[in-house]
Amino acid sequence: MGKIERREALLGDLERAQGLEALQATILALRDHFHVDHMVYHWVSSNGEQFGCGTYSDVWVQRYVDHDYLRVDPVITGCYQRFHPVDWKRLDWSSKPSRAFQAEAIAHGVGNQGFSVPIRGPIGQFALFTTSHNCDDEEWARFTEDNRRDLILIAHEFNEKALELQPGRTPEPSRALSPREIDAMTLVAMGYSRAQVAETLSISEHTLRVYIESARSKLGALNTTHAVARALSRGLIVV
Amino acid sequence: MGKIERREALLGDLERAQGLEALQATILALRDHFHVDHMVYHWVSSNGEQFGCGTYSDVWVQRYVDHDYLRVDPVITGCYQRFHPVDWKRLDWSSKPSRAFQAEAIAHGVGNQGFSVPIRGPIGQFALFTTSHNCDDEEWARFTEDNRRDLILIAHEFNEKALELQPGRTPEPSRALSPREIDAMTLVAMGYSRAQVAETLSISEHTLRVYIESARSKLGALNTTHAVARALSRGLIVV
DNA sequence: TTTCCCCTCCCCTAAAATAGCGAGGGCGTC
DNA sequence: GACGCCCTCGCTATTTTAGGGGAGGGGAAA
Repeated sequence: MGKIERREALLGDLERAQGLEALQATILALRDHFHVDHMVYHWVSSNGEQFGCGTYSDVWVQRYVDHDYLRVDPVITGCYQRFHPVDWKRLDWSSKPSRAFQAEAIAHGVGNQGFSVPIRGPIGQFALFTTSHNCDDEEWARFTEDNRRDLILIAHEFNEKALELQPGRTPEPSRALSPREIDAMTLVAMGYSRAQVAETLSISEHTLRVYIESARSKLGALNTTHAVARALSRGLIVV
Repeated sequence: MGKIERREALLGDLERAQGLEALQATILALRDHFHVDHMVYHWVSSNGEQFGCGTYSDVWVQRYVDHDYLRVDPVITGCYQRFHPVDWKRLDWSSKPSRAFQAEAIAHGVGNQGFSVPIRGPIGQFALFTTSHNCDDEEWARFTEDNRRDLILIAHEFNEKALELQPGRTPEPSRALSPREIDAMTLVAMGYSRAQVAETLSISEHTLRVYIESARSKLGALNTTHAVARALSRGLIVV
C-alpha cells in the first residue's frame, strides 16, 4: 500500500468518523501513521470555552487549562493572527512567560518541534491542529515539507467533525447585523465618538444609539465595547 | 504524467506563484486541468471591499460588483455561515432575488453546477473558492467527490496568496501589552464594567484605568473601544 | 393584510470614560 | 547606578456614554 493510498484511507476513516471517541481513535491512528509524538486538535471558542482531543498527557492538558495557558502559549497567540500553517520555530518564544511555558511543555512530553494549522469557522470559531515531535530541525523540516498538505486537509476535516459535535453551537444563531448597524459598529470600533459617527453617517446621534443598542442586543453583548468585540470576533465588522 | 503528478505540479506552481498575474495564470491552468468551465477565487471583506481572480467574464464580474450581488448571491450568504465546502444544489435558491440572480448568472456563462469552498482568515476575512461547470447532476457528483480534497487545498493555497497580496496589513507594529494590560483589556472586551474588572483583578479601579490608558496609548487607539478593537484585530487578546 | 424588521427621531438620569495632576516600590538592562 | 518599564494607589474635574423609555413611516415577507 503506497503512501498515497494510505493517506486516502486515513482521510476516508476521518471523514467517516462519528463522535468524540472515533475522533480520538482517529487521531491516535494518524499519529502512528505519521510517526510523530503528538497530534492534537484544539478548539477555542470566543467565550473562552475549550475543547479538544489528542495525544497530550492528561496531566499536561489539565495544567494547560488550569493555568489558562491559552493566553500565554505562543502557538495560540501566534497562530491567531496568521492564516498559513506555522512551524513553531517561526513563532516568538522570546518573552519570559513564553520561555517558561515552553520549558514546562517540553517537560510534560510535548516535542521540541511543532507544526500547527489554524482553522477558522463561521462565527469567530478558532481551532488549531497541531503536530508535535521530538527531533532535530532537519528531520522536522523534511517532515513538514512532505506532509504539509495532508496536515492541512486533516485539520480541515477535524474542524468539520468538531463543528458537527459542537452541541450548544448557535443557541442564538447570532442574527446578522443590518447594514446600518454594521456601519455604526464599524465606525464605533474605529474609535470615533458617537457624535462623530452620527455625523459621518448623516444621522442624529439618537438614531445612532438605537443602532448600537440593537446591535448590542443582537450580539448578546453586555455593553458597546463588548458588542464591538463580538462583532469583530464573528467577522461581522472589519476595522 | 499521471493525474496525481499533474496535481502535485499544479499545487507546486500555485505555491510558487507570486503576484496577481501569476494567480490568474494558475487559475486558468487549474481550470484546464480539472476540465471545468470556471474557477474563481473571491475575497470578500465585511466592509464591502472585494477582490478576486478567476475565469468569469469581465461583464459578469462588473455586473456582480455594480449590482452588489454580494448581498443576494446564495453562494455567499450560504457559505458565510458554513465551514464545509458546499455544492450549490444544497443552497437555498428559493427566494425571488436568488432565482433572478441564478438565471442571470447562467445567462452570463456561469455553469448550472457549482462547488464552493469557504475560507476564513485571521480577522474576519472571508473568501470563496468556487468551481463551476455545466453538466448533469451525476457527472458533477462524481467530479466533486473525486476532487473535493484537492479543491480544499487549492482554496487554502489561494487564500494564503491573497493574504500576502493584501496591502495595508500590519503597517505599524504595535508594542506588546504587559500581562496586566492584557488581563485588563481582555476583561473589558468581555463586557465587564471597570468596577467589575477591577474587582476581578483585585486592584483599585484607578489602577485599572492606568492599564487601560497605557494599553490605549500603546495601541494608538482613540478610546477604550478602539483599543479593544485593535487588540483583538492584532490578536493581542482573545475573547 | 398583518406582522416584523429597518430606519429615523426625541426624552431622561446615572454611570462610565477621559484628562490632568500626583506618589512609591520592584525588576531588568545598559 | 541610572534609566525604563511594570505594578500599585491617590485626587479632581469635565465630557461622553449607557440604558431605559416612546413614536412614526416604510418595505418585505408570511
